[in-house]
Amino acid sequence: MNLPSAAPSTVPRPSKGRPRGFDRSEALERALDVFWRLGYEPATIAELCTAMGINPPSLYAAFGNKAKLFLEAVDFYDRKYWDAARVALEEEADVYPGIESFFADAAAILLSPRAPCGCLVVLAAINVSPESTEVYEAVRSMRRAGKTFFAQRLQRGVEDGQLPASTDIAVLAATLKAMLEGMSIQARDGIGQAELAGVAAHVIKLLPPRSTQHP
Amino acid sequence: MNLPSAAPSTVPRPSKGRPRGFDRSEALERALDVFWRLGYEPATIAELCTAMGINPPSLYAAFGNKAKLFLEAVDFYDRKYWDAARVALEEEADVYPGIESFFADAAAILLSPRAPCGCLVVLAAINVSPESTEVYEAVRSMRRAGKTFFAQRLQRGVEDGQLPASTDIAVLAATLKAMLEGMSIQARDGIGQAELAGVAAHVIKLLPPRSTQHP
DNA sequence: TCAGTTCTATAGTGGTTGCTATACATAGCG
DNA sequence: CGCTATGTATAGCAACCACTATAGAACTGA
Repeated sequence: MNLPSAAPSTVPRPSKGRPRGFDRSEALERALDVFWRLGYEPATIAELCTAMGINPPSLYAAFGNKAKLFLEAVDFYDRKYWDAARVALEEEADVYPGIESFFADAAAILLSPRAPCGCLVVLAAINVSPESTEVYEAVRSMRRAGKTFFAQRLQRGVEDGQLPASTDIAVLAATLKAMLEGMSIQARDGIGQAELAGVAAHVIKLLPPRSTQHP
Repeated sequence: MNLPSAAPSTVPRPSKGRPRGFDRSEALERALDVFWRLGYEPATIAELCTAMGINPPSLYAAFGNKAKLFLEAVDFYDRKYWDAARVALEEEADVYPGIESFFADAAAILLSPRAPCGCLVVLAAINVSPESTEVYEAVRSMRRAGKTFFAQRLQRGVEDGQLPASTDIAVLAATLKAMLEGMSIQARDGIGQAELAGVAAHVIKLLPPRSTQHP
């Protein structure tokens, strides 16, 4: 749980002046919970401060502003909840069981009992006012990165001779990403764990039949 | 384009006092555009009024409040953009081509050039503040109705001997709905028309192999 | 013409938002 | 102890929100 700080500072304690009276990482996780539950704009500074156990000036001194706090929380969420599943998909040599277990993992992550469910990247900043465009763009680029991640893994599957060379990688990656994002909405809308796992199990059918060619 | 009014009033003109100075249906469509573009909460009364060409008192006299205006706009959207696709799926006797062309229709609807894309029911009120709970519940129940619609059509497919009797209808309906909702997010994020059509074409693979039994 | 009724426009209401000015507290360093 | 630097707490800023009170305008029916 000893994660590297996102701040560009080198050491944890330059130490001069009054030291900070709260744990920055812990406060960030509390903020994450609020954003997860409410979304970016509905989460107010007052509610964030209450959950973080601090006052507005401390929040602004430590995180800059609401948008930066949110982006840092999203980044933290993405790494904490999704890194393991991504690594597993990278390390699994066969793309078929790789995708299969990635979506099984996703079903479990999306119904994590910590929050009211669904992926923060997908749900927290879908409909925001025009003055929060930068936040919207940021989460959208994270979603695009997810699609690219699928595409790269599928490409490797083709190169390894598992997927047929005729596979339309861009479309298939978009299909998988759409499925993952739709599962977020199902999770938010209160689907049961067994049912979501069943949905995830359907995903493997979207892949083309295994290639009979060798690489 | 002569749609029945959602209001419980019987005739178009009870006529007494000063007549309304704007077309109610036209104003509703203008409001729909704003909600579609911005979402429920980011859309302000001022912006809605500008688009509708009226002032706040007229808006409140004609539609009640912001929440009622939104729900009426969503209802209008759902009927205008989705009724035809639903009817086609009902009337197609074979569930396989029925689902296939429903999703092809959906891909076209979701990239309708009218708005910045995606389904209003899915995207406009995903992350709202706690005081808009009734609006969130309303769109969520519309989403659930969409899932139920899929389930009923699949059930008929089983009864007609097209789908195998072993089909898990609840899970398959949830899978199709997740796909449809994920396509909304892809549309919002700027996917191309051909690519989204390709995604839609993948959906048919989610159905089990056609049953060989007769009804 | 003159009520009676309904819609419209101006101008605001109280409440909430993200954010901060000011004053004070707590640290290292001489 | 000062002196400087940084964090914290209170209180409040201007801007914006959904919504409405008031007054006047436009119609019907007599």
